[in-house]
Amino acid sequence: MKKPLRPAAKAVRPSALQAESLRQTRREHASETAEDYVEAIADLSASQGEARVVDLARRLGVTHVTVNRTLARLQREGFVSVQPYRAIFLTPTGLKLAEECQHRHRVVVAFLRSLGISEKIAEIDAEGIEHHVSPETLAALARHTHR
Amino acid sequence: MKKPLRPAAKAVRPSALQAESLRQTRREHASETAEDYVEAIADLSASQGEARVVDLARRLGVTHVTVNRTLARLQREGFVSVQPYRAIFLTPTGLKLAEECQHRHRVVVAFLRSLGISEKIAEIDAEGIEHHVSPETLAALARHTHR
DNA sequence: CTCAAAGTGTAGCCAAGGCTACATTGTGTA
DNA sequence: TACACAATGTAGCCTTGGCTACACTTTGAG
Ligand SMILES: [Mn+2]
Ligand SMILES: [Mn+2]
Ligand SMILES: [Mn+2]
Ligand SMILES: [Mn+2]
Repeated sequence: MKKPLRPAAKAVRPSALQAESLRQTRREHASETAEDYVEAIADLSASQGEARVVDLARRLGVTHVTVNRTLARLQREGFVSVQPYRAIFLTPTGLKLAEECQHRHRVVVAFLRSLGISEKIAEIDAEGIEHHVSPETLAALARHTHR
Repeated sequence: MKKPLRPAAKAVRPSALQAESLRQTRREHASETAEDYVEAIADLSASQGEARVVDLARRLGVTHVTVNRTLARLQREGFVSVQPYRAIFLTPTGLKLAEECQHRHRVVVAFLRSLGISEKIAEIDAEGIEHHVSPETLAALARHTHR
């Protein structure tokens, strides 16, 4: 033991809540890759007609090797359907997630823009923030976006 | 080649910007652990008088093993000073970072609260969002926080 | 039709950050 | 003071997600 006499100083943020918040953030990080991939696949499918490994690599800023391995995991988890040398398709589950992500992304960007943030910085910040916005906060952001 | 005739459909979000945003988000993730650790060490030092491995583990929601290995990295990177079986101290660099993080954390929480988000959800969301807020956005959030 | 180049796949490396199981050290209490 | 137990440290496992280097497949230009 180390501080048996100290009167258990009142915690500013109780450790339990703090720990739970950080656990939640880590959970969000775990789904973040999936979200960015399905969003990119949906965007590319819409604008290019199909999503290919090279397009994804360029768009995600990683090598095609990383894309390949990640797609294997996303297929295992049921978000995408991949066949060798073919274009990449979203499953119904993947499409649903993609649409949620596109929506969240748009809401966050619009909100930042309405605060006076430049297009470019809004895009950069949104790319990280979008994964950590709860439904409550998302609704509040939409509500407080001055068009 | 795969679509030589298609007129290179106008990209909604150009891949280059998209890729740069995602790279930035990944850079932020790399510093995220350091930020949460130094912030926790500063908080614990203030409220308890010192920061010990078990306290950090409880507060961060991980095992003491994870804390130990991470502290070794943070020491290597110059943020903390660790000696076996002793309390953990921030270096001047670490303390500066901790203060920035505490400030950013407070600004984000206050902003969310001012949007009507509950204390608990504000804490949870802020724990993730704080690492992806640029100086411009941080200033805008502070400016738009209705006290 | 051919074949070079683009696209795709894979082997194997690395670091971060989780974990369990077990060994070692420190210390307050009996 | 001894020693039980809390705290700390360490060995070794796993997954994710980066990478380079190299091999294989597809395809459109000539
Ligand atoms: Mn993103
Ligand atoms: Mn996005
Ligand atoms: Mn955080
Ligand atoms: Mn924080």
